[in-house]
Amino acid sequence: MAMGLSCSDCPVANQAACSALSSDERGELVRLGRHRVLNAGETLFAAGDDALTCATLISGSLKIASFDSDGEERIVSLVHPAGFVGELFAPMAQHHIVALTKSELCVFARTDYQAAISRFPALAGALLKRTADDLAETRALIDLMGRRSAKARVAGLILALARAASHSPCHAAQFFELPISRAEIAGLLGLTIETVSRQISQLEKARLISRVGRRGLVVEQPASLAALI
Amino acid sequence: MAMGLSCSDCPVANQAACSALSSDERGELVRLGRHRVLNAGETLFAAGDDALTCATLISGSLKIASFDSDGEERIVSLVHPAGFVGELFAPMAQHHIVALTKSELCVFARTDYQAAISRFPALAGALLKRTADDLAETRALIDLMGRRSAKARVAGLILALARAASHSPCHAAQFFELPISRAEIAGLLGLTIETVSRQISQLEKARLISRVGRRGLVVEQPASLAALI
DNA sequence: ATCTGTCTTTGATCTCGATCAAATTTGACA
DNA sequence: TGTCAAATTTGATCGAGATCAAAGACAGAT
Repeated sequence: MAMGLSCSDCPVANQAACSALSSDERGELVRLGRHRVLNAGETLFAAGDDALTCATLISGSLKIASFDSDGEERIVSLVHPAGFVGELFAPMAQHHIVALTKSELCVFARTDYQAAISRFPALAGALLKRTADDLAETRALIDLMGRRSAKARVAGLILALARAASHSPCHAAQFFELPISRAEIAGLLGLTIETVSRQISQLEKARLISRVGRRGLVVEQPASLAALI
Repeated sequence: MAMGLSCSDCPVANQAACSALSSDERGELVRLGRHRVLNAGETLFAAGDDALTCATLISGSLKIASFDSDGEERIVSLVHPAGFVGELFAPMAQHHIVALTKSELCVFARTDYQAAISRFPALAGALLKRTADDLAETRALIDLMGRRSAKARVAGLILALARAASHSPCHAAQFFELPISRAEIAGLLGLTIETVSRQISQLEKARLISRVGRRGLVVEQPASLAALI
């Protein structure tokens, strides 16, 4: 047990890329990593930084984002536990990695992780699957952003977030907490805060959803919501 | 030399994922694949199809796209030679794969390719790099689509396509041919054909670009174009 | 060369979402 | 519970892009 890092009580030990390793191999890998906690709003690394580290998310959630010339935040992805962040191949980070909530990570030096990939073929395969899944999710976001109407985009995102919250890929959670603010929803969808707020209000007026506090949401009519997309 | 498939004269033998293999290993892989030619507009496979095959693009270009409920085509990615298409993990294809120009592919049964990945660690690593690159490119497209103004999106896409055409990542080609129609540009950017056309006309009027025929384009002022993004 | 169908450009109008502005709600902390 | 700053909602107006419509340009076939 090096540096206080242990896999035995890791909540994502069976889902993260490292779960493809034998316990011996994992033991070797864990000796290279270190545990790190980020508070909400803290940055793991910023766009333009040398790509020196990568990490597996253990708990909490992250956003992968950049800022365009006029200062608007553009979010390209949300990261959930067992997700992997960091550039293994590009020389520098393309995006900021910021914690949305208090988050635990398993951080590695990029060179160490690359070496581990070469040494442990199963790790390469697991990371390939994870990256392919990320790619599919990112393409789904493009599908969403390409929709012309603000209503379709917001409805689609609500369903996607509900699905993510329920941890079951098919059925949307009845009630769930939005992991992101209105500003972040706007940044994800290419809309303004005001438009997002209005669309949510209209969806509530139409009884497709209900609001519970600032972040809580109940999906009342998933089918009608899906029909808007 | 099985089924007329040979790597010795393959134009992407040094860039595709299979280039990471030794010639012996590649010999084994090539025996599993078959050569296929698609004419412009032909479909390799469609969204919803069982994910039974995958392929490396040898020459030509492909689009990865879907159609939303109102029949609009949404393009999530363009594929260039040495690119890889097909779902290795998901049970079914999420998108249509369509040839933009006459294209040559090296097609594999998904199960064969999966087996090859397990057998040849270097292939997993190479495919991981390729997938990570695809992910970065897809995120760049999200950055582009998130821009509010149509002018910024069109300018950004022109620069990206010019860069892709020149095969050098940094300098944009002076002259190049757009690989896609106005309708496809609109589908990529979430705009209408008319808006795309108007933006291109305005960029020409402002002397930032010139048009040569229907598809030809000269980037006259790359810096000014980049400043619009 | 001419025809023909498709792709592209251009024009006129209208709508949805951005912008500017202000009121209201929420939840953290005293 | 009361206070306060920040997040969210709501309102009014404006403009960029969608939509409807038609003209023009290009490539392939005859």
